[in-house]
Amino acid sequence: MPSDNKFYVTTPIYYVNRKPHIGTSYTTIITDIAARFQRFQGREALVVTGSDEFSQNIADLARAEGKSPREFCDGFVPIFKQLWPDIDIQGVRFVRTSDAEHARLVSTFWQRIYDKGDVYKDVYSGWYHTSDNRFLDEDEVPEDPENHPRLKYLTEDAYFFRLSKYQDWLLEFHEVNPTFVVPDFRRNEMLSRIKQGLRDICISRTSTDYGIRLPWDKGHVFYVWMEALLTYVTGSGFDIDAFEKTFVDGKSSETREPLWETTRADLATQPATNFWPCDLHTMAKDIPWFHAVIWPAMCQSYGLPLPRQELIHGYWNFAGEKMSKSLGNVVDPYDAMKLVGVDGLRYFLVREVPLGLDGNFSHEALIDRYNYDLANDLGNLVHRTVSMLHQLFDGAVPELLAVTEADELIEQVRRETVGQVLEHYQDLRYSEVLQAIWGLIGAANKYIDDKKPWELKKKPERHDEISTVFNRLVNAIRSVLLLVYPVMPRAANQFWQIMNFAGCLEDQRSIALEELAPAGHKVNASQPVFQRLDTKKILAGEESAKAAAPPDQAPAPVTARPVAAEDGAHVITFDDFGRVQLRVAEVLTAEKVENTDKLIRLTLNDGERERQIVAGIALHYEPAELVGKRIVIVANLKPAKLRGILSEGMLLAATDSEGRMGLLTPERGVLPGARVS
RNA sequence: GGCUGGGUAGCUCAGUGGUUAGAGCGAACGGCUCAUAACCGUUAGGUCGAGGGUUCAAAUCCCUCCCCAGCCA
Repeated sequence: MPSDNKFYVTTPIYYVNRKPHIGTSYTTIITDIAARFQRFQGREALVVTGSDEFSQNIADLARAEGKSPREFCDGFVPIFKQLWPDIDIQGVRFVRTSDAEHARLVSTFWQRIYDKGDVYKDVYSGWYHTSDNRFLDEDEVPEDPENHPRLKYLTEDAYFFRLSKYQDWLLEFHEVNPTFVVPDFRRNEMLSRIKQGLRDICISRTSTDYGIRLPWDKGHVFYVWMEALLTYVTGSGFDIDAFEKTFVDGKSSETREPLWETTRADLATQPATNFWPCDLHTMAKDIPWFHAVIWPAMCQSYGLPLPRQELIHGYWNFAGEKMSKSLGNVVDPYDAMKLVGVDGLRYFLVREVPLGLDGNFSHEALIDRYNYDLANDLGNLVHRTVSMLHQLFDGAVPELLAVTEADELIEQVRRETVGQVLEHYQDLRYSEVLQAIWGLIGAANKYIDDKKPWELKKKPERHDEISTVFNRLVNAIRSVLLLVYPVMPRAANQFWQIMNFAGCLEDQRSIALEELAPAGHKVNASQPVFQRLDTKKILAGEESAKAAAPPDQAPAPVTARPVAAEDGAHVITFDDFGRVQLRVAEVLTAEKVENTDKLIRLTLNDGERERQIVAGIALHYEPAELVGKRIVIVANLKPAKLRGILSEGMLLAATDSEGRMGLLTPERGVLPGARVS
């Protein structure tokens, strides 16, 4: 619970080496819902997100494109920034770890920890993974690390943070703040790891000069996590210089003891624009260790007021399988929005998954949710109500006249739903928020069916009774819209306008849940907000789109993509795999096929004979650079003619979602003809 | 290997000692017609992972085993 009229929530900072996917959208949507709910509660809410740019991976990718890392990231940052308005994220601030302001804050922060004695210099040695940019733990080292292409044994001077010193403090912190990590099972995992004992952690690198330099030793740069976490402070409006001035004998005069009791209100020298300490960090389940253990210890060591809560959510799978670039089944949020719109996407993501668990994305589930819950239940409720209001009451909300038991009941359901929903919002149980709201929607639909208001035309004597029904209905809908707004701001506002309620939902506060629409209030004409979709047509369309052959009929490359996953056919047996003969072949000659953009004719030594393959890779490779390469081919593919040229097999290449392609080659020397298995 | 959580209707899950074990989706049937072929209702469907124990009473507590997942070594 925020201690004042502000609320501050963060997403993790994202890796900007590829386009944002559905998981990125999910995390960010959750933060937006939290922020909108808090604004509804009368608070000023800030969402901070950003980009994590100091990784070796980024430096490597940038170099490959002949750019500086900052320039490389400049290519992706706008794509992320554009996504936020497209998925209706409001009031968001974007921090880049490469921003100068961030580096200054990092220096100030760590300098104090260093001066305090919580950082010491030692020697770090171990197997270093050059593309993951990290040292492996002992158990991760393979049997023959010296033969691994990306492992190097490094011994380097490094600085360490005394994390072990904070073990007892962390246990106490989590005990006194039992909801710091939600859901519970993630908290328990963290606790059990802390109890197993904490080792000091290495915070610096000398193996790269890409990063933020340690202020006391410019020969070292910070290990990314050690500075990345501080973006939460950089983006918060916190004035660290002002805060530094409040330190007396190593402790700020503005903080309380214990430190976690410090609130924004205590920070007297902070500007009015400051949002630190953070109310909620959101993240996926891969990074709670850094957030729930290392981060609080860093704050405690420095003397920075501690964040209040962390929400750990799960991953999104696709049709039961892990989403990954190599499977080619990563869902692009824009594809989902093409089908069901931004509100449909937001609704689906939030409704489908209970707090903290993994979700399963499929187009069928997405469309079903949209049709059943949004179009049928909610959309149709508003539409039929408004339609009858016009037919029976000239579009004006009638008065409460004859109040029966059923009329009392629907009002009681409305009140109870309001209470439950507010509580679920507070507990971050957004799936339950929606279930509760849909309970009210269902009750309203049933109420209509029970009361049969259309009979009024034939039975004028029921006028008073049916007046009451519509008064109740309008107010039930009003509450539904107020409650559902944080999840579906755009659609809720559209309904709000149809109902002709004053202003827009952005300006409503929770007190509005107690105010009822007055009799005589005129509603506007109805129009469908959620158009029903034809599930069969859409899914069939997808299949045919998938089945459509690549335009050029190029035999290669093979792009890994999910095999149609209807009936378990995506699992193959070892024997199935054995039917494909994969073999290493050496490229003898290569030349472009005339009058084509993509095709290259290759002659290969496959270990037995010379064979000819035509491959559609000319956009990615120059013929000259192919000669001498050892590549992988499918040796028993039925030969085919392309542009009149015989192609005896195909070569293997991988293509990622950004369209980059790489040929598969054996990672150490093997002779042409070698079988791949 | 250690720790934690879970195995409940065709699917996704809720249900921690007490009447005939629930919801949504899916299926069958029926009702209604205001409405976006929407809405409402009824029915079918479960040896609540297996076995044993405690209890007047167990999906729920205890023990053993099998399987799955998460975190860690």
